Amino acid sequence: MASKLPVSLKDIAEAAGVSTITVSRALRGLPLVKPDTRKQITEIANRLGYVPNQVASSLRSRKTGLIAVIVPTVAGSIFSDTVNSISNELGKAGYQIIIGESSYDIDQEQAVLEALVQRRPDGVIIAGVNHTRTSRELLALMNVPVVEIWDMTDDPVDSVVGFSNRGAAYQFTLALIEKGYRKFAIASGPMEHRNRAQQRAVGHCEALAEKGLSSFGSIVIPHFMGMLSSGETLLKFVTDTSDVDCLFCTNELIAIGATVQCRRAGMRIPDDIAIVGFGNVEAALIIDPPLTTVTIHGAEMGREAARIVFECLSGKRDGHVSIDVGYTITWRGTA
Amino acid sequence: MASKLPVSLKDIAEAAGVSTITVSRALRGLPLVKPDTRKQITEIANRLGYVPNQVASSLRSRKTGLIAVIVPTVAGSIFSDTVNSISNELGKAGYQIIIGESSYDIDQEQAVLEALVQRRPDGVIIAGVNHTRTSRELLALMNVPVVEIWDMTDDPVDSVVGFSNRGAAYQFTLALIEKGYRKFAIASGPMEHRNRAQQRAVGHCEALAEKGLSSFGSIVIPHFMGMLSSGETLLKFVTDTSDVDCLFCTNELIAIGATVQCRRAGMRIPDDIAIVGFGNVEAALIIDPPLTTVTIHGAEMGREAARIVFECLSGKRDGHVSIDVGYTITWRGTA
DNA sequence: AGCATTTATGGTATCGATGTCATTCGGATC
DNA sequence: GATCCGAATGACATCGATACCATAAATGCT
Repeated sequence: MASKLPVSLKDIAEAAGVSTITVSRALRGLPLVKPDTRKQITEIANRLGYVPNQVASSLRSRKTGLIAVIVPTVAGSIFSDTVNSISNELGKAGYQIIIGESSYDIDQEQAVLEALVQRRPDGVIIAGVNHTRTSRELLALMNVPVVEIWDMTDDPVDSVVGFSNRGAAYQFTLALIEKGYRKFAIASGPMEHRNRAQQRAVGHCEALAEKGLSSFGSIVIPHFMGMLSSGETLLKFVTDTSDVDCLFCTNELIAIGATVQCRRAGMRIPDDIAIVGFGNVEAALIIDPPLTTVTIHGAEMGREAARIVFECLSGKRDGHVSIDVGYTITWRGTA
Repeated sequence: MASKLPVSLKDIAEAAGVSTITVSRALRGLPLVKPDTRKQITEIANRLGYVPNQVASSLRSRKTGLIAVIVPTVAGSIFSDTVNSISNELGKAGYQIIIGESSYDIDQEQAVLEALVQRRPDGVIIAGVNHTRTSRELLALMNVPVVEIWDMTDDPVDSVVGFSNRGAAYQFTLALIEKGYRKFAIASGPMEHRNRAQQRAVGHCEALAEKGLSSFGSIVIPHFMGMLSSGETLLKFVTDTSDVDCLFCTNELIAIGATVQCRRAGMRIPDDIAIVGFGNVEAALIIDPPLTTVTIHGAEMGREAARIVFECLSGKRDGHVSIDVGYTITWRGTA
């Protein structure tokens, strides 16, 4: 309602018998303030319980100390490593993050972006490389560092820190074929033009095609479905789809759900059916058998993205960076 | 660096031939603007790509639209339901949250609070009821709604939405004794004065004492340890501590880790040893056997806290609310 | 001593919006 | 046509800090 705190720079200035600007300099630790003066000002500030008003500071200095982070969702563990590492990394430098959820939808993303931009963040980190035209224009207009993450592109808004979802799925599939699997089915989240699920599916299919194989089936799991209920759906799907020997899941959560439910239904994994995930979240380690998956370096992407934003803001760099952090195929028990 | 967007109210005002204040009113949807004028202004605003500057608005109106949320950690799934439901609930009303992590430490909490207060949030939601003196003073000074969550207290800063950690542990332990367990050991996160781990341990011990039982041992797991490594430590602990028939864990993550590692070591659960958790996160459902635990209504607490903040801000209510959302003992396979 | 620098401080405008109060306008009323 | 009233608009101050430029005091140097 009223976020008014009673003490402002002016009050301190009056109490100390100096001008507000001197107080401002003293408290910000700028040079050119006499040590005595600074000490006295600091003391008065503490005594009065002064808390700087960052809103006023932001308005005048055009620096909010805010970095906007947009991810599809913060629920579930998929993006939490990334968000945490961004937050930790930027926190060290005194930045605060404000998070927006795009809900896997570029129009929603645009709405969220527009809301966040009103707060004039000093930088933007955004998951994905596919945005509406308006979003791209807005990002460009803002004139702040922008880092797209979790994917690669030839045509970034500014900088990019990601990996090739398509390439990872392609290589992973080749490796699975190498291991002897032949009868693949694919389970995926909703696919839209050039989103990650779609790219992964494309990579998978390319590998199949290259080896002269064709898919034994596919199923789409909606976003809001929990691990166990997607697992149920997938159990039904694989028992109904005869002859599948490997279920290729384009995201980790549905792979975990499928593994748990198939095992609870008495299937032997990977003998009756192999299941592989994509992402590697912590939960993949606690199921039996632990999940074979593609490890996405979420924390690393967050860290690098944060570093780029920070370095651009401190003038050490100019943007337009592309970093491919790669991926790691992690063999565990399910394939 | 420069979050400057090129178009301000003034530009629109000039283009439309009206004053800035009229533009402001038009775009905010206030009454007393002629429909024609509004339409024209809206159109110009869109054409010029105007994005309101919330920083300036916040400064003048003393409303930032920001709610500070402080939790021990956002990593892991413990508090994510709560944070998500706060965010969703307040998002509907146009508020944005800024998150701070106290790292389970009240001095750190104070530091985080001081940082967040600089942004002049319109409200504060904070996990826990035990704060430093300075934190409490600051919260009071701010003159905004404050809701403490995840615990109960007789002496809230303002409002509270929680449950009795001690009572839950007490009742749960009684129920376990009723089920036939007698030889308890306790595994806990670090305990500090009146923190949640400590309250849960106290409740547990009270129940034991009341039934004339005494603990067979206790172990503390540091915060930063992952599920599987705490599980290893606990496996060693229970095999070294003879005769324990039920491991009472004061948090969910260590219970899951313990269950997974004990089972992988070939122990039968709950026959060789029962293990119970506290919290109920999604991962508790995917292990075998699924974890018996106390379900904490994290999303409900978040929703209620958000509702209180919102209602206070819209003048429908005056603060000083206490809500006990209770807890639910959830029997599954591990006890 | 005289002058150039550096150090320390202050005055004032400004960031971009909104609160407050004043003013204008159009039409209804008599 | 004069008066009144509410609808529509505007002028101005202000939120709390910082940028920018000016100035005073202290120091260095020849």
